[in-house]
Amino acid sequence: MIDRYNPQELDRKWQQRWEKDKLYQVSDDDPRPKWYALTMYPYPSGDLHIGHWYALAPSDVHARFKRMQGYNVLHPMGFDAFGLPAENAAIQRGIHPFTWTMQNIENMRRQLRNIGAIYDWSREVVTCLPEYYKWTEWFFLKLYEAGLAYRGKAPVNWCPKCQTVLANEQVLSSGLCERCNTTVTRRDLEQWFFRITKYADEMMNFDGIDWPERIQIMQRNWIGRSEGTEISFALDHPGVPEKEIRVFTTRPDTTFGVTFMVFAPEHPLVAVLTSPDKKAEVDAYIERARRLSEIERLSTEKEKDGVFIGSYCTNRLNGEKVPIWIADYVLLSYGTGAVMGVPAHDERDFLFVKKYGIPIRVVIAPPDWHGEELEEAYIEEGTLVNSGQFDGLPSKQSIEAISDFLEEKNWGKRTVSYRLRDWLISRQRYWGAPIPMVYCDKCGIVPVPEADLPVLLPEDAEFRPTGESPLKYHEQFVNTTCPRCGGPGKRETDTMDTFMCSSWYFLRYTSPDTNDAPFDDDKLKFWMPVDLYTGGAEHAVMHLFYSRFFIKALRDIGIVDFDEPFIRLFNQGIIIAEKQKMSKSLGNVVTPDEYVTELGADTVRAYLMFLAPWEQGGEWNDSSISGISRWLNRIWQLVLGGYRPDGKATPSDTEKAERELSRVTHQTIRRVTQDVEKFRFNVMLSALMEYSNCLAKVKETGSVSTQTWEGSIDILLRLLAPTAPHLTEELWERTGRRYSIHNQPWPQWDETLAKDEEITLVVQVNGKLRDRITVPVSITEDELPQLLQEKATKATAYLEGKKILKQIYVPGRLINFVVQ
RNA sequence: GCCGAAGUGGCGGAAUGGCAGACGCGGCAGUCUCAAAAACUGUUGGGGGGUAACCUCCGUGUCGGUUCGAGUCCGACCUUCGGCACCA
Repeated sequence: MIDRYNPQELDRKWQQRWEKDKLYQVSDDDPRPKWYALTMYPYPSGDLHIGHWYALAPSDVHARFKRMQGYNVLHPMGFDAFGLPAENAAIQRGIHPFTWTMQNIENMRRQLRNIGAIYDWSREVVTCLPEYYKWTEWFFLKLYEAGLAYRGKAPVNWCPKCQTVLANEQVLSSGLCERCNTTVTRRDLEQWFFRITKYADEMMNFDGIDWPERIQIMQRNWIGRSEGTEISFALDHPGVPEKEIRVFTTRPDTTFGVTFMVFAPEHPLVAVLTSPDKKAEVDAYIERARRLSEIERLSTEKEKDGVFIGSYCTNRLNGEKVPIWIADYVLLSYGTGAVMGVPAHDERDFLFVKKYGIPIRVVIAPPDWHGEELEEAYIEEGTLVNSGQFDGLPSKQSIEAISDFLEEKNWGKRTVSYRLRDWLISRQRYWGAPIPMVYCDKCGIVPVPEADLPVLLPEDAEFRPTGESPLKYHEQFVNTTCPRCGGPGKRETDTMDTFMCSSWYFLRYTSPDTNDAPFDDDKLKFWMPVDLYTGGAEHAVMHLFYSRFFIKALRDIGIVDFDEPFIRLFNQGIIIAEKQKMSKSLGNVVTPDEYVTELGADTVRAYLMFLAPWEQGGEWNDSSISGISRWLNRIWQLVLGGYRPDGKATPSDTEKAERELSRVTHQTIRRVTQDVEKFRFNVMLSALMEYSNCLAKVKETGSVSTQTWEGSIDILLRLLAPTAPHLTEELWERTGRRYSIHNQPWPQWDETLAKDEEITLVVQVNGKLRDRITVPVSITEDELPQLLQEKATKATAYLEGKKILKQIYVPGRLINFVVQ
């Protein structure tokens, strides 16, 4: 009697053995081709939940598969350790962010080991350690030197009661502060930006990288490139030096239809252009706009409102006076922060003027239009009217004609506008990499010299429930000497966005112990770029976008010599529980620990892969995991239960059975290989289940020789090894095979042996299934009528007395008769 | 609201424009057992008909279209999910 499959014991046994043997330690000089398999490193929130497993286990399966295919695989792990939750813990529970973070990391390392992945822990990266963030600061200096970092004003969420900056996450959907329920407003602060917009055009291009189409679309939309014309409207206002207002439009053909001008409420000219009688109303409107989020402001659902500020500008094309309004649907951050209002030909402008009775002037005539009032904005093409010398031109041509005219007169310029804004990296917080800059009254803004890096976070900062960044009140930190003149200076107290840390962590994995540089050049050249990057699609436009920018900037600075960080990208879906996303507040977080203890890591790994397509994600369901557990137990029995061939079988029976088994085996190798390559883990496991079911039948009948049986078991174990590394290692050992199964080559299939001999041909009449016949694969269309007469009696009954108009034959699949 | 996805049995899901429901869960029936659990075997989309082998109609969110043929392609709509620049 064989002993039971005991996963707890096996998990421990093999994890210890692999670690002792350094089985998965990665070497930099290995003749085999390299494969850099990266998975997004986790934030150390404290507990590894099933969602982490869902991101990590299937990636590990793919990495193990590449390893068996003969690649030198780098599959590293680390922690994205700076961020808001650590600081919240400090404020709420009085625990230092460093302590909180490192304790969490300690715990998560232990939990991560339970996965049984091939992580080489000697390469671990932790972004909050000085040996890491020193280089985050260094990269900031490099970007600064390259002219890619600059200071500018940007609004932050501000709670007037807490006197603190809030993350969007900390603002409730009602617009109130999550801590004290005060209405959050927006406040402008001087902050650091990276010139990501400089790379906007290059980042539209995804040639040479294999990324999901939907992520490419999202990034292109995020960049939002649009070609148009910047048009100057004349401004003549006493005491205002600006003599023009520029607006960006993609529809210069509608310029004669301008009946108002709209500024973003935050526009700097609003203060000086507002007439005294409008001031109170305008100020109130600005105050209200400051309380709205951008999403609310841009919602087409929201009623368009605004305020006339009492001033005018002039449309140079027709010399008309145009009233200037402010409205919150215009954003300062896009274009010039001002737009021309053309109600007749823009939906938003149309809704706006309906409310305020501003005139609507049609300048693009819809087909069959005879001067009647429009029911809604006409945004299509048409013929120009009311447009002076451009009347009668088709709108498409007039875009060019009017742009040419404006350029000749110097009243405008063709230009490209982007929705993309520069990357704001300043955070008014403690727990992040310090921005290595000093402010000196004499020398201005001075970078900290490289030799003085890292600028360390002071350990004794105070975390008060209110107030701004603890760094701001830490005198020893703030007060310093100017690196240039040696006089008194003040340190920058903002820290960097954590997306900065995650924009280069994958470079550090290639040589994590390098002290005198962020990485070793040779090792970087050896491993980069990342061959496969996996992680959640929620990073589509932020982390994944910033990392691309970062690499392009480093390339231009001369630090790296490639254009893109990640060659292939794959996004897994998310795991939900009880129909909802897992979250602490909902109390539906599934922890893997108990399942791992009871059923083993292999079962949890396999179940996560089996429950849904990886790309899609799905619901964790307690009752379904038993199916996987049972299956792995059956594999245990199948392999260890012994095999006895049927002594009474004739040689020809055996030969036939072996040919059949060989075909299934090679078909299975093909299916499993192709499925893993495409991350179709759920169907891969179906294929393996079918194969083990098939082997169970073979075992029952004893229809093949012992040698063939053993050959099949060999294949089964290898195909299952990446998914169930512990179980297969044990079975491999128990059946007398050489350690380790994880150093075995991946099986290859033979197309000839995988080929079916017979197929089922479907017979349809008028597209409806009427019969199926079994035919040899070699069948030709000429042989069909004969075969149909003999075998497809059901279908031929439907053809009785009917005239066949057409027949469609799809070799290997079906024949369809179109009758009558 | 804008951008991006997804909707198939009781459930998770499978299906290069060509047999809808592979594989698994659950259910039902059986074997084993004093009994139960576990395990194993069989069966299982819905309606109608037949003693039975089986026959037949319906069926992939809704409505329309393309096609010899649509879960798959196109259009409109409905619902759910991800992102929207300070959660990472």
